[in-house]
Amino acid sequence: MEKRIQKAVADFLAKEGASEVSFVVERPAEMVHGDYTTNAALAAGKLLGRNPRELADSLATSLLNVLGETAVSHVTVAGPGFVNITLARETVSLAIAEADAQGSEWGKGISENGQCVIVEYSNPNAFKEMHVGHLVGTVVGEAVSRLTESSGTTVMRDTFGGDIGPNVAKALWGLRKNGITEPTTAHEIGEAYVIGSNKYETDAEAKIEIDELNQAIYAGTDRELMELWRKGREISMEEFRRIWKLLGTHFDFEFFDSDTTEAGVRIVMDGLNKGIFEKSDGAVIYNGEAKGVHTMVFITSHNTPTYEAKDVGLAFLKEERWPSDKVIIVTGNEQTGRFKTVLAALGELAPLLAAKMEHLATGFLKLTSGKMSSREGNVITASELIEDIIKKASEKNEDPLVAEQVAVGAIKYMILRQSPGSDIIFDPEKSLSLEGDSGPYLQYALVRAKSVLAQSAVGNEKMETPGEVYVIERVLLHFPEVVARASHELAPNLLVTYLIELAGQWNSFYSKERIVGGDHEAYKLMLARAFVSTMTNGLTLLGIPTPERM
RNA sequence: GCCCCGAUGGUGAAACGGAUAUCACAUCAGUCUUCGGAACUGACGGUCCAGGUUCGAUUCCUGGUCGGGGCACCA
Repeated sequence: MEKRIQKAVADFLAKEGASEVSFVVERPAEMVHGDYTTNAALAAGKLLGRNPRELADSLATSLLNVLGETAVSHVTVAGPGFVNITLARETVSLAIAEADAQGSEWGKGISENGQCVIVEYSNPNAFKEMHVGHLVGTVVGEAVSRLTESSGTTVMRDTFGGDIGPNVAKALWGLRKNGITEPTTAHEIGEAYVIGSNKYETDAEAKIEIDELNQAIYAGTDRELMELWRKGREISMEEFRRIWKLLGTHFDFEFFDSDTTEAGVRIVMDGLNKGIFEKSDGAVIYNGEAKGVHTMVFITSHNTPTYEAKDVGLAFLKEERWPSDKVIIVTGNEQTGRFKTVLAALGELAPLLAAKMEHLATGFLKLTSGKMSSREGNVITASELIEDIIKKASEKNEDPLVAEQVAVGAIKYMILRQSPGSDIIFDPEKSLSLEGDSGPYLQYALVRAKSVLAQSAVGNEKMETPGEVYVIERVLLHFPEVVARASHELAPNLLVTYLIELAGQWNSFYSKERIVGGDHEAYKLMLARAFVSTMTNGLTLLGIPTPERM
């Protein structure tokens, strides 16, 4: 319907000689204004130098004629020249019937281009435990991947794990110090990292040993060391994979630092010869001053690559593995500056590769009580948090599977409800809300609707359409537009905002209207099915589980 | 010091230059619990400051205040 209105407005503007005017057809802020509104008359009035109200009047008449009175109940002009369109009962009913009929397809975009996109996120540091901050990138990355897929794009997910470098050396040093030759848990490794990290700061001798260890890992010739490294990495990664699975994420490609160092060094050295990089104090740096980005070291004076060089190598590696049209990289926003430098350098090395890369920065997860630092070891690990919330959800859910679904839903909702770049304040004392503005609220509305459907007698009596249009219907029909926009803007929060409104309207409808055994029962049941499809699809796009019961 | 990002009711968010700034939480007051109360209804309360552009600014521009992040051998 939105598209039909778009076209009708565009046709009208073309006739008026203002075809290049940009305008929007959108949902009005307030429902009393109608189902759709457009600012076309305002925009065109400015360009043509005509009175916007007059233009709006003739646009309104034109729209009513073109769309037809069976489709549109009325078109009005308001304010400085908005044209508001209210859909006819029949059009609304058709949309609801469509939502019901399409089921799990409802809301999906049409595959028009067959694009291929790689989304990179979660980027775990092997040898460290996953802390709550990692949760943000993981959850956002998964939601963005799913939204992108819904628009008909093929998505490959990749994650770039840190398995080499000073932090790894610290963990290995700590393991050796503790006399551990065969680590068995990720926690054990996390503790070793904390020990190594502290000693690195306070103990000069330890610092030298750790630096040497770092070199040795790059060299890879010490068999005993490399064996410990391999085992440690595997144990760490097993833990990450366990949490990813819990969160409904999987990766098509798992890349590691160690896969990219060789290519990274080679490409940067090549760039050095071309004058893209320069030598400074024995290190290879990218001088970004002229481009307005930070100057950064790509290869250290000890000939080891930094993260920046590895990122360059990774860009090539990804292209080699799975050529794509676009690469979305989700990281914390503290990396924004670093990313700009890498992108500037890559822009000179390989302009086509750089052009298709897009950085999506996520906010921090901040604790209300003090800062977290994995160095000091006072982090809340992701698995601890999840366990806590599961415990809380278990108070109302005996089924452990459901408790897990509710807990994951609560955590994901907390993260996804806000725009990706902004920080998330997290109060570990109050923990997570399971009611009101929360994931479980959405899940609960869905469960109740399913429960209603389960109780309805499956009759095929003829459907009578009620004369009045329920508010829930008018919210429901906008779902595909919201999905399209959230997908296009990589903004899962827009979908979250929509779903919380939808759930509220459903609960309101539910409390006011009798469904099973009420008047217009068949129609209301269809509406309930449409709601179930919409909520199920919406939650699935966000990666929030949809329990059957709770 | 330089660079980037942000500032919307007590709290967390929405508003792609448009209407009386939207939603939720919290608080207060109700519903009443006969299709599941993790619910519903109502009240309260807000755009950091000063200019500018515009018919119209939370949105764009300039300056300021406050907060967060980054800035050569960490990731």
